[in-house]
Amino acid sequence: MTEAQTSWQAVQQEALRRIQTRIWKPGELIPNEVDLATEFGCARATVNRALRELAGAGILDRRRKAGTRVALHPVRKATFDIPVLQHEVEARGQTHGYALVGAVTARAPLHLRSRMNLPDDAPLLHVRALHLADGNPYAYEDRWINTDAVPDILSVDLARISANEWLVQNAPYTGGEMALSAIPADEEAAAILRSAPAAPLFLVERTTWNDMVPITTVRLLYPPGHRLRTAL
Amino acid sequence: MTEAQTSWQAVQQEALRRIQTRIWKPGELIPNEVDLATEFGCARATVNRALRELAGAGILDRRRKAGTRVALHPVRKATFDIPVLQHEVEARGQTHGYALVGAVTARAPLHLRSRMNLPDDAPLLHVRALHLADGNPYAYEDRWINTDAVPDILSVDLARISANEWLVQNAPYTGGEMALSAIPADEEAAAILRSAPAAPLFLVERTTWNDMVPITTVRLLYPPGHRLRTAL
DNA sequence: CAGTGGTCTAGACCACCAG
DNA sequence: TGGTGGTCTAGACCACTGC
Repeated sequence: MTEAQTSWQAVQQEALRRIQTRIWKPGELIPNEVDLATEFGCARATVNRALRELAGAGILDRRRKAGTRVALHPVRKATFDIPVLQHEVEARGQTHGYALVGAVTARAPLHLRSRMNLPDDAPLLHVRALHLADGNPYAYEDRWINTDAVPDILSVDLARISANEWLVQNAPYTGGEMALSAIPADEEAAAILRSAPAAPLFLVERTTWNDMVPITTVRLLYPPGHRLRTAL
Repeated sequence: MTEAQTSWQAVQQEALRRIQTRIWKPGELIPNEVDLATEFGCARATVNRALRELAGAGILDRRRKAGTRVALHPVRKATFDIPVLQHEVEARGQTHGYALVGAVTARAPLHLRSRMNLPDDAPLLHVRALHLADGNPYAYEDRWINTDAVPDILSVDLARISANEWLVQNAPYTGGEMALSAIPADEEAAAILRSAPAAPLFLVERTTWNDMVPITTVRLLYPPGHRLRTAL
């Protein structure tokens, strides 16, 4: 037996090859798991794992009884990491700097109450801070934190540790939403980020919940030129 | 036996609960698979599948012999779908429109040759098109296609089918990269997208390869107000 | 109803690597 | 070098769903 036992990666790669070379065409039914297991000389579970992952990636469309088809519209997905800003900067080989602009408790503005689904009188902590890379503005963080959900944040020295970093390590969340867009710099942002007024800023908005309890919502503003990259 | 057999989802959920409630703290070693299997009354494979997925999601850190730890810096990931523009528009409940602006063969500009790693004389098809949603500009597609890689594109009536759609269905790729940013509208883009000059546009750049052979690189420009959303 | 994928099990062997 | 996760197997039962 010079042959190693067939691995699920091998099955997956072969399946991908057949899809890419159009041996298995889009929309077409492929053999069932039992047949493939026979063909590859492995257990059905091995085939199952290989194909399950492809289905998860949107390459295949699997349904009981109906069988497995090559996806007609391979919904490709792009994945972006959401690192702590400090690590994001350091990963670029730059030195991270941080300056607290302000941290005050305040009642939530209306648009936040609706976005975060908060009662009228919910106490929020409003934190604004500037992150630097090699001394240059890297991102402006404008964040609202539900202090009912994470009361410990009130005893944190936000001049030393960014809310971003503290929350990541101390406030787990079960769900959230994120939106990316481009907006013109307003006066405040332009001044802080040292960009031209109305310059195009890259905006990341993120809101997170823990078990339906809103934790925080943040607007991260990046100066012109910032690019968010990923591999496909 | 009123008890159903333990599912991997149940194990995963319980593991998540222990992480979120800090029963298992960041950086801490959790019990090994055999012990957990015993505790949950299931097979080790079931525990393995539950934890393997959490490790893939960056929640856990697993190493042979060293055991499994709760990740210190849970690298959260955001995934965005990359649908065909037509479907993206229709998913918003709007009618998709399409207008070809131009399709010409041309030699690649220098910055493209380096980005796509092409020889000097590579023939490229340069396609520009406007996508509409309910008659309003939705996205401006500025694309270069390597006709050596997908010669069939030359016989496609790009006035009827967008390059975007045709490529998705006819040009599989094995890899690529993507970058998101905000840029000011230049004159051409402002005119086509009917936006103010220098207005902040949302830019999606995407380049794909098939087995190291560059397929296409595209710049998608979205008018002000466009938001790319996802759930976390 | 019957065929297909989804999952669980018990056992086994292996690859890796911290101690 | 022993403990841990990674994987494969053969078999089984189940859930879903097209026919």
